[in-house]
Amino acid sequence: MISLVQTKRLMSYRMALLRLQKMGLKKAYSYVLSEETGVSAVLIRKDFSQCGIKGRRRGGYDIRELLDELKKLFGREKEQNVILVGLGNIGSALVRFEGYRQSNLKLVAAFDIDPYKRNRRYSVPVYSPDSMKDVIDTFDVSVAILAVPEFSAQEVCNFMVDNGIRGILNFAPALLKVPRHVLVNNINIMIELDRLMYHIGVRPR
Amino acid sequence: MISLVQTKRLMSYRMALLRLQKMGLKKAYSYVLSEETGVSAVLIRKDFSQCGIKGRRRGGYDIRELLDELKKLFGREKEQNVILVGLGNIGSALVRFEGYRQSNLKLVAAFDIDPYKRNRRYSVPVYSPDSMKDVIDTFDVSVAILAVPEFSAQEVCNFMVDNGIRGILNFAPALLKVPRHVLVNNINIMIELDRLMYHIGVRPR
DNA sequence: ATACCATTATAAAATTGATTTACAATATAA
DNA sequence: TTATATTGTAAATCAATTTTATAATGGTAT
Repeated sequence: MISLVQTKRLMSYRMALLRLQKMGLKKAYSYVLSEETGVSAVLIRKDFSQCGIKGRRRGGYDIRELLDELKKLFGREKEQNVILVGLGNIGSALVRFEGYRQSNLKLVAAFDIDPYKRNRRYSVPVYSPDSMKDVIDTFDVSVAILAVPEFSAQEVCNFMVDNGIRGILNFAPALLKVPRHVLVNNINIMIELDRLMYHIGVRPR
Repeated sequence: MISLVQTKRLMSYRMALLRLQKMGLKKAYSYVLSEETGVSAVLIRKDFSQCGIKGRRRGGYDIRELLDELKKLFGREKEQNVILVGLGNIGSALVRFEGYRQSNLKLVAAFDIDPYKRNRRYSVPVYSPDSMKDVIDTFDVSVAILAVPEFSAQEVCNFMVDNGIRGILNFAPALLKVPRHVLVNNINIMIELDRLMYHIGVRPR
């Protein structure tokens, strides 16, 4: 079983590998990946080993092979559908975002209570929250991006969970309460800035 | 000395306290905060204790007092200036974002190589990267938000670091290499979605 | 007042997960 | 064939979290 921390590391190995590959390299040694990612070489090998990924003693890891294995682990067979709730600042950036395809994800719909927002033309249809259940059922959606204001975050969250959402990428500045089977991943920009400021402020110059 | 994990927890306590306060409560018991944040009550008390924050035996913690202490810890005396580089999708959402003030931060300038972007009207001036040094010096900026495409991320990063930036909130899908004294905080939306999908997919329904 | 008890404060122990150290195995290059 | 760089893995160490335990204290009920 792979932990949350491990998936984070594995994804960063993947980024590094893609970069090395783009630079024309065919194979990667654990110590090179270590330099690229800041993770110790042993831990990298351990992570790979634990995922059943083999290298060659003295030969390093074959980049294409590695990327294939990581794809097997994290790639999805079928394209998975995702929805977005809230078309404010962040929400409208995310609805215009083009990168979902690359991860075999598809943003199939966005939702907002404001009818004016629903009139604007995006590459994705924008509905009233009333149709959320329909969309979730039709497109078999299990993950949602939440980008509504704080005051409505919990309410919208409950609604989504009731309608079958099991994973939430939460941009709302709110601590969501969810049942055990639902996973929330919080991205709070101000908190990240605050922490950054704190930690550099504290460090000696 | 407070670790990166601890600042994360402390900030989440803060969010919970603000919510409790908004609900009209005056005092908070560690077990209540535990329910709100998912962190164990002992760890919460330990965190507070380590930061010199006192509660009252049998009386719990005074919410206003706590928030004041947290403000002392993380709040900044003077408003700190921040810059934003890259006015793509995410960048233009962040330049319109209104929440900086609340953390005593001020977005003083944005930068983009595209002159067309510089003509658009935002509440913040948009410059060519050529003026970055000037701005950083004039406004004594030490933290930047990076929201440029992957291919230019490292280059822009180096430039910022050379001009005195010590903290980077990085939205570019790139692993940045920085000198020891620079702190990078990565926010990669696709990676977060991928992890979310992976972890809910793996769980038994 | 007094006794009771909920809560903080703190230490110690146990657990978990991450990191480092150490070294054997082995494929590659010379 | 030999030397060596690298993986693979076990063991040791370290750090963070959780659990357990217990003392201190102040609020509440009587």
